[in-house]
Amino acid sequence: MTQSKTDPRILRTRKLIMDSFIELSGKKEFKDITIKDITTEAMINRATFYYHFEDIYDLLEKVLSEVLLINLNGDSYEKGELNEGTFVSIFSAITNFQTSLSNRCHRGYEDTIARIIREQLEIIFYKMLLKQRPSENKQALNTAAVMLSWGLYGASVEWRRNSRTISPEEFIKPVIPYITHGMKTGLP
Amino acid sequence: MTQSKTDPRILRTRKLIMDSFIELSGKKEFKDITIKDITTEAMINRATFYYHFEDIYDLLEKVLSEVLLINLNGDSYEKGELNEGTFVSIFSAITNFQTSLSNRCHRGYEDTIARIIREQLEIIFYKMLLKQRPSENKQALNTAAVMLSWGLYGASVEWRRNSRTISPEEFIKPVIPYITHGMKTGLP
DNA sequence: TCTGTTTTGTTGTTTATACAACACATCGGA
DNA sequence: TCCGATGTGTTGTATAAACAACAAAACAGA
Repeated sequence: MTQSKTDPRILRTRKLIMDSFIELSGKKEFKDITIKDITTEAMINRATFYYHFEDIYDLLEKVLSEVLLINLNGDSYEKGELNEGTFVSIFSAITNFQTSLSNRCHRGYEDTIARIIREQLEIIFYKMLLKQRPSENKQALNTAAVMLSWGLYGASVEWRRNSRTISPEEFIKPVIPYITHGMKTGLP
Repeated sequence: MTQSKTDPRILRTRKLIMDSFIELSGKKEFKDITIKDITTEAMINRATFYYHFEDIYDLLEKVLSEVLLINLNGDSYEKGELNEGTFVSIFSAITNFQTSLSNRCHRGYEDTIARIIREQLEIIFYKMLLKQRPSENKQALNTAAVMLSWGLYGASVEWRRNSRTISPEEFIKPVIPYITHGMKTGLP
């Protein structure tokens, strides 16, 4: 798990698995996707799946993490810039991700997926906050990351509740000043 | 080499190598393509190349064989139908292949490539003739295949000599009746 | 010509993947 | 309820791929 990322075989296989999962997510609901489906689509052995991922939720985690990082502007992320573009990118990524998962009405799975999304959001926000303010109280940064992850996830729930009448970008942009510049001003 | 074709790892790796070679053929001349170029593009180890192919000419052979078989209509090939469509497909395939190799003026390589193309054509024609006439004298069928391969390759040389003023299909179609129905009639 | 550089093939060892077999869990229908 | 079928997760072994190191050939330039 340490230097394993450099072995081309590992990179290839993980990409095959992740891409197959994303592909299948567009075709059927999450609850109907089996490990066998994924490995068949990826043309790899089922045992190989378990070499890389604990289970399908572990895969979901890592796919989400990938999706979030890929959609983020590399520069902004490296610098920990929590600006408008960053929030828009992250919000778009999670709404797209949820839409492609097409998990509409399955409570049991939705809870797990929601938790995974919040966890990954929290990880990213914490890393970026840490880069932005390395000397700050870590406990405070962690709590801030937790609140951001719950808040942004909640916004995505609200966006879906509104039947996707406007784009994710339009939906999230107006509120970003409140996040970046505080509730008192709500202005950049 | 016997059942090796069924191992997914082998199929994957060979496809990666072949696709990379085809990709590189479009960018630079054959003589400038090194094994290292191919394996780098394919993201596989150089030693793995030699596990599958003897050298770059062996690869060329197998790529050409693939290209020819893929472009052939599966049905016609299975039945050994040497009809107009078959000849057009094969002729288009080899002209496209040569164009993508972009081997314009390098005599030494051109001879080797020409030999490989003729050999692969001969193999395909012999197989199809054998299916069409299983009871025929094998020596005669072999010689017929040799003549067809030389003839069709010669036609491709002539087509290039004419600076590709017409499409390969237009170029070869008028002469096909002479092949399929003989020189005496030249009519279907 | 000589010399340093690149490319070609090869070999031995380590690591990842394929595959088959297994126990167990889950689930839908008789 | 039971039962067959399907999915999950694990294990042992065979094989392919990665990697590093090597000698020899091909090559470019002084």
